[in-house]
Amino acid sequence: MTANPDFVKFIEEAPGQFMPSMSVDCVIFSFHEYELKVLLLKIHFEQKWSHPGGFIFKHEHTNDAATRVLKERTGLDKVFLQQFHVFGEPDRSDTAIHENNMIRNGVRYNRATHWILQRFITIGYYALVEFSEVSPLPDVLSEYCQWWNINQLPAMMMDHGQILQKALEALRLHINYHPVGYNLLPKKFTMPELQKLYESILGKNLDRRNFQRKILGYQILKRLKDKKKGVAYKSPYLYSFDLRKYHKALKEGLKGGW
Amino acid sequence: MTANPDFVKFIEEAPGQFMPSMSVDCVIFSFHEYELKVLLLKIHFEQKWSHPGGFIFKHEHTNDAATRVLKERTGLDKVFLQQFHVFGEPDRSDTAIHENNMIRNGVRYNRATHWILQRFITIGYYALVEFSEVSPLPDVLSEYCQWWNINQLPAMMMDHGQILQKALEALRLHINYHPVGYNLLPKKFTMPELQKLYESILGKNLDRRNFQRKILGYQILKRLKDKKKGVAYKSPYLYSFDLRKYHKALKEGLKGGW
DNA sequence: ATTTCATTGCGTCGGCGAGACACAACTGGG
DNA sequence: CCCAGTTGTGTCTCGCCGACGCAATGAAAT
Repeated sequence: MTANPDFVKFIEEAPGQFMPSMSVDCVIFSFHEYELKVLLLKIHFEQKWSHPGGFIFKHEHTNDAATRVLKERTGLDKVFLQQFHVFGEPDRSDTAIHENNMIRNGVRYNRATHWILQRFITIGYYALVEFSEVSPLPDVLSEYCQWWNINQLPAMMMDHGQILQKALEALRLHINYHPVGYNLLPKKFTMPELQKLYESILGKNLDRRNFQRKILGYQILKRLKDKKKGVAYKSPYLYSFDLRKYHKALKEGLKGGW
Repeated sequence: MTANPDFVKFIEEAPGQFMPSMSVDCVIFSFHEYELKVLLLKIHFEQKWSHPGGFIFKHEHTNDAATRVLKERTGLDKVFLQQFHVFGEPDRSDTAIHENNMIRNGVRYNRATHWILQRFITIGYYALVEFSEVSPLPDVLSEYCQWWNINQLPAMMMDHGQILQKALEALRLHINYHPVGYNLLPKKFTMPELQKLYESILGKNLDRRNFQRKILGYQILKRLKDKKKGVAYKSPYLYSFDLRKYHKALKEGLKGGW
């Protein structure tokens, strides 16, 4: 077993660089092929998956820390990010993972006092990204980085399953107040795509015709030309968001529930 | 100037007891005489007011820390508490307050490393309490503890003004999903009281008759006998919540917006 | 006792949104 | 050229919501 110099450097510098006992975790959502996806990491030597996370520099805004994690993992700069919950259970941390890592890499540590072996309180953020613009990259600690369908998830580490559920709940509550559709869909999209996105987030089916009437009623969409590229049957119109009207409408909240 | 032994004891023990760089702040709401109130503290030697706050024991759940702060400040045990936002600006802390306190009390400290002079990230909670059940008590650091009308607030410390605004926004968004009315009103209340509560939270006036129709439509209230005690003009009915139906309805969310 | 009058309880009316559903138009494949 | 599955548009009904009318109440004024 050879030591990983990146990990060794990270673990030596971290205590001086980062806030103690605090982390951020990002639930990264995207939408592709009519399915809501979430980006998960698999750590070396661990079976379970986790949300990308990171630590907070000593003089860094927590939001900036989340933005930085996202940039490192997706390559994306200007992402929609929203803080949604703090996970503060005293026993949520799994220190064995880090201890094993340090042992494998020959790092010497004091079990009782080492920075990374403390209890961590984590701030949950969710991110909305456009699937096609992302090239997921694993980080120092991780082996794979992969999109998972929201309905077919693998076993997850620690409390990361709960974190995902909370993020989904928050997303549902925010859907009328934040530009969810705009950030998850490509610039141009069809009505069925937008509908499937809503259905995935809300976890229920909607009537196609009523959905269209309601969404168009908000006056936040611009209709473009037809799309024909290899679609079976009748080709649907393409739409894009009318950003000015969209953001104006979101300030008040889109009327009506789902 | 005499030293305050409680403060000295607190500041000596704190670094070993509490999580570093992390705190909780509680925005405590109540409702009295048709007005939404907030409980604020005035610290010794400071002009500005603040929300009651505290620190997190090393093995304590963040929610329990907030509950503890609340218990100490209001004497109340079972309070509705809701985490609503994390305030993570790197420069939000005002260390001068604590430094002055230490100097006044003759506590020796290292400015660069002392636990309380670090940057603190705070988790905001709001609490809903019944006005009549509370006997506010100041804490070790504070001089006064007082209810303030939400529309006539004093100057506040650090970012505590923003914290209050965020709490109010959260309260507005949660009003159809959490037992806001139940926790802020006495067991028995009148329809005008309930309406004024909603108006205070939402920041706008509602039509008396439509409000009554809508609320009664939820089927979450039980109508009791008349009240006569020294009310001018026609005495209104008294209501109480039908807890079973109330909680059932809240799970789905009360339908319709405000 | 009677009058006063702000407040409260209950009702009406019109409009609009939401759910359920019908039907015509389109387009690629056989 | 027809078929099949999908999309665009419209209809109908019901219930909710905002705006508002009106009678009943009961402490205070006379």
